[in-house]
Amino acid sequence: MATGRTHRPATRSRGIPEATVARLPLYLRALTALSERSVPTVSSEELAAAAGVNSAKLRKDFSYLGSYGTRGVGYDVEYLVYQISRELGLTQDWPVVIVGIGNLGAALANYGGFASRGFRVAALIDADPALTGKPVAGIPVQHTDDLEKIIKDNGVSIGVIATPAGAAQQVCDRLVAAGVTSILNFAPTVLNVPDGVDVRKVDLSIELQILAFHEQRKAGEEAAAEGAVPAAATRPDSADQGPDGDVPAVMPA
Amino acid sequence: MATGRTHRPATRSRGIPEATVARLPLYLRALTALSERSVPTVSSEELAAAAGVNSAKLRKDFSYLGSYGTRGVGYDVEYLVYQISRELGLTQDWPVVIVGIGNLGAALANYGGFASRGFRVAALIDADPALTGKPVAGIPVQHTDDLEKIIKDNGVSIGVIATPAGAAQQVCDRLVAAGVTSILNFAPTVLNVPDGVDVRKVDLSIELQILAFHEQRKAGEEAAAEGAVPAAATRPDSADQGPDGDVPAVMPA
DNA sequence: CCATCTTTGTGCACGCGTTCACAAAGACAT
DNA sequence: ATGTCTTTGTGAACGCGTGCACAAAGATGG
Repeated sequence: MATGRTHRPATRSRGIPEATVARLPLYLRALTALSERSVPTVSSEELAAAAGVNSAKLRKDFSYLGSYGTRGVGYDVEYLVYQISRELGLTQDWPVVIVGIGNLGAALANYGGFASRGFRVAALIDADPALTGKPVAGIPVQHTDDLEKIIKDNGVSIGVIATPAGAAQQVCDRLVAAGVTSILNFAPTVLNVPDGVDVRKVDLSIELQILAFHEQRKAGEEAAAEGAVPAAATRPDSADQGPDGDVPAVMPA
Repeated sequence: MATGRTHRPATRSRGIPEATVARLPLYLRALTALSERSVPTVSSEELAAAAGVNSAKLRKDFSYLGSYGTRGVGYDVEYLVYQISRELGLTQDWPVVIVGIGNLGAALANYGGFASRGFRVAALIDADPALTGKPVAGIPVQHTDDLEKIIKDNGVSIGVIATPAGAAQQVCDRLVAAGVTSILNFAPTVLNVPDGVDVRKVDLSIELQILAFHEQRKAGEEAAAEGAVPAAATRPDSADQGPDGDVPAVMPA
């Protein structure tokens, strides 16, 4: 999961718990699918199944938004789509800039899921002069020098960082200084931001590592139950040495 | 955050809580950086700052792994890198297949963070015959028809799905049938998998929506404190209509 | 060898999130 | 109008995660 930074002390925004907010987009997607199939109403049970959650949790989540259901019938799909959209702030236009147009940045620029939810890619920004002016996803890439002007001219408050790790903090600082107050960070770094700025992190490598942990556990359980720890001196061959340098396996002290 | 599916009932894997497992990669990255700078030891306070977490939490996390610290001194960087790597299963080679070589799939194939952590892209798979044989990130794309054979020949247990939403479940089923037991899903769909298969989801659009929620709240707080809810009939113009169809704002019943 | 000082490891309390289970509410048929 | 049946909304209990605060442990200096 994209590890969201809980910089704020779990401040229940307006009675709506963070965990609920994180699930609203899930419900919205399921409801949108139902809406496209012209399904008029849906029960908590059905919708919960479609969203992959517990039905009691779904009902409690909705109860934070208000009493939008009808007992004995269920929820009106269209109405709920509107209510959740409004609650999430998707009924307004959110201009977004993407900084760092490498493979990932280009993928993000092309990602349809943004435009379909009220997000508009206002600009693509990259530090490489060779890219400047070249269109990606139909939008010409602009140079980092103009970052501040772009932010201000477009009234951008949400920035996406898809730069290499080394450049992320600097880009972040400039974004914040220019007025951006929400950042989606794809760079594998911890960003330092002042209070009032929200950062969410998506880290592809971390997700894989978590999977590897469970995978290893599954493999270990079915094979040897609780084998002794392998001698710490001889480290099992670790495929390819990454840029992390070699990882010696010596005991300390 | 990539919303991890808690399909298992919060099964504390082997005494190590899920929340801790999710943070281990963070610690590992911070430690790796220290290792590259040849820092021999680090205190919980320093490391916690580098990883962006509370120091007490970090110490408790490490306590689940064992007593690897030295009181009055701190933790031996190299040793801790090894212990966490081993715990996460990164000391072994994890062959991974990426299915769906669009913009995102190509970005993932090029992503350096995989190879550097014991993950090896064993194969790229796409349904488009035009792509078959073309190299992406130095690896020739193979056709979906050979999916089962590729999985088995390479002993792949981790699959990455970067297909359009419509194809995701089908691809998932085939991966699972072929022996994959861990899936990282980038498609915006809820995947149905049998017990014993782990799914983690990364959804770019969801992250942005969560940011939009907080952004809206911030904007609403500084402007009007608690303005009345806008008349539900007249919906504020919603930028561009996405592929979700028009979203009427009518009250039900 | 002893005193002091630093830093770990953890017992404890608190709060958030999840789930169960049920009463209240409304639809629908008779 | 009344009874039945479905489904919501929520009170309450429970478990996990977090953070405080402190005792135990070991390093270090005299």
